[in-house]
Amino acid sequence: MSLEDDLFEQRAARVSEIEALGYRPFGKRFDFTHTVPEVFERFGSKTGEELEAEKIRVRIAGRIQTVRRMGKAGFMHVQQNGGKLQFYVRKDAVPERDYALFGMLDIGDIVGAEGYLFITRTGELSLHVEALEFLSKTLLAMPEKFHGLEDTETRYRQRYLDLISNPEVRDVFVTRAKVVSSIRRQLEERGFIEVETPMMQPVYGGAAARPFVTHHNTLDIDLYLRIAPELYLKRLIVGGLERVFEINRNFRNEGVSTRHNPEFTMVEFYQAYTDYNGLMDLTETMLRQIAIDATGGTVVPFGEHQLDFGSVRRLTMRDAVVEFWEGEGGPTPGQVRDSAWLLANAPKATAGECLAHLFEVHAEKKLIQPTIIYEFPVEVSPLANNNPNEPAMVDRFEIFVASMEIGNAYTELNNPLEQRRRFDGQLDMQARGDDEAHQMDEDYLRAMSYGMPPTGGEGIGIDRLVMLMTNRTSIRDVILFPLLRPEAEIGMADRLRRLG
RNA sequence: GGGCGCGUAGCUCAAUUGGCAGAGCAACUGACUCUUAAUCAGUAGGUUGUAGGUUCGAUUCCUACCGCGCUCACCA
Repeated sequence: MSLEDDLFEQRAARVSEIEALGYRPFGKRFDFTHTVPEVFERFGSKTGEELEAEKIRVRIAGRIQTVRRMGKAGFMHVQQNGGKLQFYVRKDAVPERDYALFGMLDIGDIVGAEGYLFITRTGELSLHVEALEFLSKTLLAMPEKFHGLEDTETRYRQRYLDLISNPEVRDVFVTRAKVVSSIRRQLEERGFIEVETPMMQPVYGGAAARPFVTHHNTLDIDLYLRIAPELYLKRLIVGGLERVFEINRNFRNEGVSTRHNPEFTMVEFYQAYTDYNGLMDLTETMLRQIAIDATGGTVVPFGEHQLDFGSVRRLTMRDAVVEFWEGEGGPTPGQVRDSAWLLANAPKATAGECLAHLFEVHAEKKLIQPTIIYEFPVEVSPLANNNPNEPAMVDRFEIFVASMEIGNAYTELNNPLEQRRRFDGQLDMQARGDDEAHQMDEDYLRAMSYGMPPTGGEGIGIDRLVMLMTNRTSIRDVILFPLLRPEAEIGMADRLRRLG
């Protein structure tokens, strides 16, 4: 028998022992008076004398992190809600039955206790337990207390263990929640309403990506998991919902990396009667506020850098290529406007694609501080409006931070005649073998033909933004359950079956 | 998909040119009424990712496969 099975059976046997003492081994309702962090907020600054005089009674529940037993007394640390509180249990202060229970507790068990707060000789605010309640049993051994759980595979597969074992992981996801709620609140304050549009779509669009395909049985149709909500949100703009946003998953059937997960979260928002300049201002304000809401300030550490969300630089894609050109033969501002020069200096079919390619190769990795890059070529922007002064360019910008693209925005194309031409252009690209080219969307053309107001629209990648706010270099560290290949057989059901 | 790396006890890690698989934590038994990575004494725990191969002998060398990580390509 392996050690793990041995341990498993020992603990299963302990379930009966706990039951024999008169406790329910899988617990019951426990009305606590404070969370552990609340205990420290409210009473953390009191002195030992004050606590002795006031005898503050509390009821606390949580998971046992460490136990130190010394014969007729002992300590344990109990973690709950991101904090940990020390419990002091002594034989002469609790019912006999509770002390017997204390003797058979395992690290990882969940308990509740009632008692009063005091400060130990070593100065730690603790709970002097007067009654102990058993709330749930762990049958499996917890990760080691000192190093925690380090194995990345186990951390991602069993995120619950990661969360129990590594407090900073909890902080990452708390920060993630702050980022999302900051975005939601800021948009709502400006009159945006949150909507939900189809994630299963008969025609996919709104981005250049390969989709996942699924099937609906009774309708007998293939559907695509959406690669972006864009086309539906703009239909809502046509319908008069003039400020809408959606925060949810997109699915792209592409490789995984430290910056890509097949499902990822975006916020997309659309505002009628503005344009990409309006969105630049809004983006700057929002990013700044997100940093404050998530981290407490506008300067955020990221690796060796200090990212300053207090100011956002703006420059055109052409200027970026000129400024950041690597190596010899850097172009002049005139050359990056010259189709012949572009076509001669990048391996793409059109001048616009060449410019975008040169930008990606030379400039992107150098954009560490928050930077808005604007004026994009029309060839890589099938849904954005042409610049009135230069039809080869569109009124579009992207936000880069720490070499990552985290946002994309433009003045929406609202001319159905031009949109038809763009779709046809995409079909041509498809015919030439580009499997990420945009599909024709007839209903979208129809919606636009009813008249869509001038509109600005933007999408921000939440996962990447959270990476920046939490100083994580892998997207898997900010997604609770990142996609992994299925695990080999676990055998848990069989093990439990053997116990009855 | 390509390249590089990793996989040893529940967890964190060792193991000498290829020569008896080990430690700490967790667990078990005992001692201990202010400890905090509690301490002290003792006990138990292994299909070295899987399958082959080389060898007297493989955790170690070789091949394939599985899983994970990093990276390049692609994308956001």
